Amino acid sequence: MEATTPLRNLTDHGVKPSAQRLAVMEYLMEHLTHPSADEIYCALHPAMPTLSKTTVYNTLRLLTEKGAAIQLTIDERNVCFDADTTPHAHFLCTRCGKVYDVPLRETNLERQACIPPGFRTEQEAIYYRGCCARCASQGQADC
Amino acid sequence: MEATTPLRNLTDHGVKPSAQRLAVMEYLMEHLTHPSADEIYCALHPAMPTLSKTTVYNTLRLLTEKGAAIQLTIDERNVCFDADTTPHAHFLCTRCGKVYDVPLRETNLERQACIPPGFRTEQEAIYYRGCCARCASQGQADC
DNA sequence: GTGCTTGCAAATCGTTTGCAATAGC
DNA sequence: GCTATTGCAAACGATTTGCAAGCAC
Repeated sequence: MEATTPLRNLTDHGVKPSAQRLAVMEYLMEHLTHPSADEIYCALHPAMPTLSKTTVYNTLRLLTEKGAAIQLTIDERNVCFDADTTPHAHFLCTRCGKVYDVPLRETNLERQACIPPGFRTEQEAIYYRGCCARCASQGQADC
Repeated sequence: MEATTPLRNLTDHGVKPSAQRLAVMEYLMEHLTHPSADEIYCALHPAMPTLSKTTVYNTLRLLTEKGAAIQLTIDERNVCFDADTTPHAHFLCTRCGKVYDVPLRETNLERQACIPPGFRTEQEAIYYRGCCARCASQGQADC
């Protein structure tokens, strides 16, 4: 299901490839850690010194619009991105800030809620917040 | 279930009342439209000219921490707030920007996903995005 | 060469912070 | 009087915008 390349992932979603777009997509596909635009920029910039943050933002918006990535608003501080567009939930650890993928029992999210007639759903998301296993085991006071 | 007063809603959640806190809580309880901090400030400021935006932010953070309100990160532009803390989902219309409440079929959200062992969930949210009935019926090109 | 893409710098805007003034017990 | 709360102004930081230069077909 994930046996595709950055290039194919772009073209299959109708995104014209460029060196910058390939780099962003490749980073997203290799780092399923839900990076923010800034993280992606900082990671790619050393190897691609002419890359600008604007281009990273432009590319991420384009990928989201074309369905090649999804944008997560789970962290109120900044939007982050995920190249895995299959249905799954996300868990934000409020101690370490990491976002974890969580499998769903039922992949038809719309069935969870009573969406009123006439409403057309285009995206859906399930977000959890709490303390992850690693942070909990390190037994902080507040954990 | 909603037959309480702003004052009681504060004290029941361990929040010491003040004129400003009461005003914010009252606004939230009377306007279940998921306002942002700025909307609340702009709405209250005319009648309470000394109210500062800082206090609105402080109060909203306090209410959220104490469980007297929930904060929604459905709109990536700004956080918004809801005094209805009972389990329900939210639908953001991407045309008009309105956030709608959506009842859930199953109120135990945690059962929807396979949270790994050791993870402790503190908050959960289901967000939908799309086009609401009103915007859809106004038949815009992109709708 | 026409149109899309990139990148820099500046602007924008939601939110937070530092700190002094104020209010409530 | 002591502590918590408020409010102003400034800082901050993520994201967007304007626009000129570059690239591709």
